[in-house]
Amino acid sequence: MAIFSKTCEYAIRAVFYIAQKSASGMKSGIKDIAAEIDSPELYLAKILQDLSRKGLITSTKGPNGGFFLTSEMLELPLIEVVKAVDGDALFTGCGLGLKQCSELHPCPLHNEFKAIRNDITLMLSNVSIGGFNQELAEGLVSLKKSKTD
Amino acid sequence: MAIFSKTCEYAIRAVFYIAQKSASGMKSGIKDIAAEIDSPELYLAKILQDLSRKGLITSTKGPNGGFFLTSEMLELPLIEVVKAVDGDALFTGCGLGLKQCSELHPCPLHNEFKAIRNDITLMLSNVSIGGFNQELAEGLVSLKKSKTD
DNA sequence: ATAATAAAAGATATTTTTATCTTTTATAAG
DNA sequence: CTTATAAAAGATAAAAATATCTTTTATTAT
Ligand code: FES
Ligand code: FES
Repeated sequence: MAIFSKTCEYAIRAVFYIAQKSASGMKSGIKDIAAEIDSPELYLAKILQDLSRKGLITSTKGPNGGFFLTSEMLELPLIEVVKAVDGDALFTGCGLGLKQCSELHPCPLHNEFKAIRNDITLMLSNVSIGGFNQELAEGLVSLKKSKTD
Repeated sequence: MAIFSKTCEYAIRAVFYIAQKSASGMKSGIKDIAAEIDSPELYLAKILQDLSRKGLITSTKGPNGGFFLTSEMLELPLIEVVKAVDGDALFTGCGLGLKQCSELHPCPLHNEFKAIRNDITLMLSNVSIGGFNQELAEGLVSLKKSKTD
């Protein structure tokens, strides 16, 4: 098990890609995005539709259309994307699956999980959707699933 | 998405339960365990069979039989259970789902994920399967999914 | 030996997640 | 206003995770 669902991994890689394009005023078509982040095109379309409905990304139809981010959206913390896709179990739920995480009736690992959840929450709150545009543009980091080396 | 699969949550709760019983020399029947940790009995049986094959727990058949842990098993770090059930994607995989986590071709969140993965690994390596027996015996912590309050 | 007990194993079923296919709607350009 | 483009929406399909059912094997006590 990975930390995020596959759906969420695609979503994050996609918004990072769209963000970088948006920074230079470009819109991204679903075909292009899917190819650049190595994701199934039609499935990614569904994911982006969902993010669009939730207001985390936006799009226009028709020629010269595509997905893009407003400058406000570029400033949103990445945790918004994760919450939109995977919900907030990762941030508030009990690590051992108890119905609710509770100080009164904690699981054995409650304190340990609390610390880790806190770290994850902080990290995802402190990086913004557009925060990696520079590194992406410079090719210092990658969004492609399959390695080329 | 939670941090562990449901299967893994059941596995951890079960080994904690068996551990506490084992500490006082008792074996635990699958029926008893399932009831005490609120898990589907027959599914949990499969999970425990798997842990048994992998040598993390042991059992005897027949009357007075059941699952139990040797003193060596009680000392094993909990991470062994997680690895046996969920694999090690959580500890070594790329958080954004790239084929492999790599320093040379990192994803944008590589450093951030590395720190968090490290925290999780450390935490699960530093708690032992039998490490909560006292707190469990005293009723300070709970393994029951559904709250009674 | 026989019967009762309890886990192991194998087969099947259900649910959720992931992925694809098809049709519709909105937009822009000619 | 017609055509091309591209996302939105709805329906379906495939795969994986979760859960259950049935039969078998090992052990213990009588
Ligand atoms: S009760 Fe389990 S993490 Fe809080
Ligand atoms: S490359 Fe993504 S976590 Fe290392």
